[in-house]
Amino acid sequence: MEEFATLSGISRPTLSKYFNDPTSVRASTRERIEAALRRYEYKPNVYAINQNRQLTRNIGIVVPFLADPFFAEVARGLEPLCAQSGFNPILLSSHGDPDREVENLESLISIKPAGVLLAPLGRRSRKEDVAAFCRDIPTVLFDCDIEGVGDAFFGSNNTQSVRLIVEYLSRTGQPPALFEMRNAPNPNANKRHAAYEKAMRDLGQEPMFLLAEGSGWDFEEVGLREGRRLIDANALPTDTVLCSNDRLAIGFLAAAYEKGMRVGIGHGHALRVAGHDDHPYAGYTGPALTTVSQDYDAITGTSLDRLLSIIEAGRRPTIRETELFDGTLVMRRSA
Amino acid sequence: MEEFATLSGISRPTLSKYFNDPTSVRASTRERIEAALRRYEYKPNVYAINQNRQLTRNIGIVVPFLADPFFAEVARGLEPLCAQSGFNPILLSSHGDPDREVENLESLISIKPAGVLLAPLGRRSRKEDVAAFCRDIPTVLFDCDIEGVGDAFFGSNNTQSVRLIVEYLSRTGQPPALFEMRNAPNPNANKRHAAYEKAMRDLGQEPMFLLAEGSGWDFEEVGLREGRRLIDANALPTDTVLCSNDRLAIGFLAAAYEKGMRVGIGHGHALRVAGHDDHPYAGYTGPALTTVSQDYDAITGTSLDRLLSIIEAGRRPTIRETELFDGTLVMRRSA
DNA sequence: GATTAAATTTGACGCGCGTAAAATTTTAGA
DNA sequence: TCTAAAATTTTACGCGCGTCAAATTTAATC
Repeated sequence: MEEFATLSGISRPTLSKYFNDPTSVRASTRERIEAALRRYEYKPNVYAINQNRQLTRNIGIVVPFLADPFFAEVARGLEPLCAQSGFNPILLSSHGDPDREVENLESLISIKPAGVLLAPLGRRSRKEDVAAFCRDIPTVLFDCDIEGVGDAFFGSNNTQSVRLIVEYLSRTGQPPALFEMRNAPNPNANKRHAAYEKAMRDLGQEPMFLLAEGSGWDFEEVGLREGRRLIDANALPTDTVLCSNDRLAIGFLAAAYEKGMRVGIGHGHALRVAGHDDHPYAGYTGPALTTVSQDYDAITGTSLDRLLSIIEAGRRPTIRETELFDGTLVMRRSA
Repeated sequence: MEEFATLSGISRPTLSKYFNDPTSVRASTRERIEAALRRYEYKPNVYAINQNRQLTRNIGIVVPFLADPFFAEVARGLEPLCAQSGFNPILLSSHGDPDREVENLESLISIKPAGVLLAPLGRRSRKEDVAAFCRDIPTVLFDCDIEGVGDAFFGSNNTQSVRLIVEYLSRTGQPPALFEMRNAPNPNANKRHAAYEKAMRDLGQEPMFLLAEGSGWDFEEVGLREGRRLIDANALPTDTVLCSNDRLAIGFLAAAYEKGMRVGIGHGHALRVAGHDDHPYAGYTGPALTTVSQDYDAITGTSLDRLLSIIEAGRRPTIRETELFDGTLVMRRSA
């Protein structure tokens, strides 16, 4: 940098200022720097920069399960947004493992991120460790809340979205039974359970639960296996099944197909199946899956905006902001 | 670190050595350091460490499309392997964009990785830029080759795997037509095209190609749209369709379902559909997809081993190693 | 053209650690 | 117990940059 400074005829501290924030130097100087930059192709050393900066421009993005296309899409949306704001996104996946989640957070600590966007594992998260991290680093939770942890939370309004699909299903046919895991790893499952129960009772219906055994994040496998079991046992109390999430639904649809049960609406169909989330693959199932989409652009966008505002403010907020975004009905062929 | 050195009664250079490689210090000293570590919870500063090290312990993992569960699984497998070897994996996705791919490589340069595992976009890659990167940084390509670029390449034996499924399909029914994109973004598509053609001719059959229009990595969408078109136009020259990859097959199956064509083997089925890759969702389609699995554990494992050996050797290999791993037939219900 | 504020330069220190060379201690082998 | 080899300590320098204070230059205002 010293060398580049003499070559370009700019003083080193000014260069340093430029790299920290190009707009902080006079326009004419910036021009000169950028011209020199094109000639000599100098690049600042990331490690030396961050060693002395109190605040790096790294933003950690931690998702529970990257192999889930859903979170892959989330990450894909978040990365360019970070970059546009001049931050460097660092994507980490917990792969469904609470220990890995804590490891991810710890490895983030060592790179001193300006802030972190965290979609926690949820119910299985090591809450104490996560909370400790959030006390040290500005963190915005999204997708799944851990109460009181982090500076803000943005997620889906499960109450609204589940009610939406329950009412749709009830209006167009038999009321739905809820197909869910007995011990779901994701906490949204709890909220959806409660929302379903409430929505059904408000409609004057008795809730019906189809409990799937299994653990882990292999939802499709659980949906397939337990779907087979339920169909074989003739255990469906109604011809309409609402799956707690689309991945379970994908498995359940596979089971129904295998068992020769025609899924869909109208004559000649034995079963209606709906999901929740509008998974990237929901449009390619047989039949295409009716579901509720989450407003993920809003959730991720708001989460990042909030995090950036906290970072810019330079101090942690006193009140923990929370907002839930409504879902939208996506009517396809399965229900 | 100075402070921690005096507190623990160990000299700073020895500590430095320990953090560089715990086995490089005497066992008794290591014990003392680790005991002190538990008492004072000191953590070295990542940036200061890497500033002066000629060789960081970062390994870049660049995949073409993380939203594809296939590469998500690859990444999931690779990460712990890196960590076990004492390296720090840094996962980047090119999101199907050649410019993004080059950006990823450039951002890797700035963190001076010890080596990089690169699954290139392939045909659309900016080959010059990628090649320039590979000259600077030890790089092992996998999944998709760019000739002469990188220190090694490990991938699938498309010739073998396509022949395998073509022969299987031909033996059990009508010979397959190949459903592929006219301008596929992934170069394995070319190899599969050639392999299909050769396999068919060797069987004394005329190759049949079903060309799908479209660009980008939305394979399911392309498969669905073009599948609809082909079925509507009655353009299938045989009752057996081999899709160039599973994601196309997933879309094609959705189209077949929509059009009421029963897919599967045996009586009452109008169509057989097979794929290639054994995609994570291949077991959950309706019907479950018959396909060829790639030996990804071998590919990723070998790639990492080779990269680590290059890093350890401290110099680039003179000959470019290449190995192709055979695929395995996965017989499910669709063909 | 004078005044003032803003931007830049100069000079200097320090961040937390890697790393090298020489001196010292510990360990292993006979 | 002695000796050579290995490990550790001491001492010291430097990495590439952030950052500060004071001096200087530039630009904007009147």
